[in-house]
Amino acid sequence: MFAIGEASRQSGVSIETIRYYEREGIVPPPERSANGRRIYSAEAIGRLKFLKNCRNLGFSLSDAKALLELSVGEYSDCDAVFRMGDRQLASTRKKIAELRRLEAALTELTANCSEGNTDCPMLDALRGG
Amino acid sequence: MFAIGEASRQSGVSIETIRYYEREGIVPPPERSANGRRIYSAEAIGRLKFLKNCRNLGFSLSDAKALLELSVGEYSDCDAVFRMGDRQLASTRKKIAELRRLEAALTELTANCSEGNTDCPMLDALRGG
DNA sequence: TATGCTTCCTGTAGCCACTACAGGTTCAAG
DNA sequence: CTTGAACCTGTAGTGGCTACAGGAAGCATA
Repeated sequence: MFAIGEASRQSGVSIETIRYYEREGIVPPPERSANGRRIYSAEAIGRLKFLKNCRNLGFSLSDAKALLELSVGEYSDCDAVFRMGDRQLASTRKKIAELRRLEAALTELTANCSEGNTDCPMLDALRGG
Repeated sequence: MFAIGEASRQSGVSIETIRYYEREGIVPPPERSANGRRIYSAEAIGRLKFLKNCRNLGFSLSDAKALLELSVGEYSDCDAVFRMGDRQLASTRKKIAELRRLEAALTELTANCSEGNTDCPMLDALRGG
């Protein structure tokens, strides 16, 4: 059994965030020691790691919570997990496409800049539309 | 001179957001009609359009404000504008790189899923680390 | 025993950039 | 005169933390 600081170190989730997850009902409230401090089991730390892994993959907290529940559930519903992963993948690809659009636009706009122009082509573009 | 609804339509910035920009000091407070309603000049609408264009390129509001000030300034400081565009480009590329990492990871994780597995490989991966 | 450092506690406010009301006034059309 | 649209102010909510303030308790050293 571990104090919150140790749970944080082991899971990679910050202390404040662990307490936040508890407040939000993402993880169950842990036991408390006689003096009122939180104590975490290895299993509880495993849940924090799981959430961290989900967040690292870009899943929202509510998706991460859902995945955690699927993970803890009786039988592993691989299909449901796949669907969530697939949706996450689609949304990631959508974001990439959008960012590439921005990248292209910014590349073009900055290209003609910075040549000691009297007139700034980028500002001109921003004024347009 | 135009009412806020018309300013919104012309600029593409929502009414609530226009008021928000005013509250935050991003744009100067417009004149008011006798009955207390906001009235916008073509120039003021131009500023809103400018901000919209900046936001569409991914600039933060404070960057957008800075660009607007550079745009309104006496002489056009093309160098400063270029530096901001370049920083925005760099941060956009960083985000793309990160999202591509997520895309690759999600692709791999979902690949072995959804085959009626007893054990879910994606959940296994999420439990690891 | 006294001290100082670290860890922990609760509770609240802030970040970004909006968005969504609630509850009211004013205006324009029929 | 009524109806509905457009406007007003002010406040609260979103996501996912992060950063305090202000205090209690434990641990190591002197």
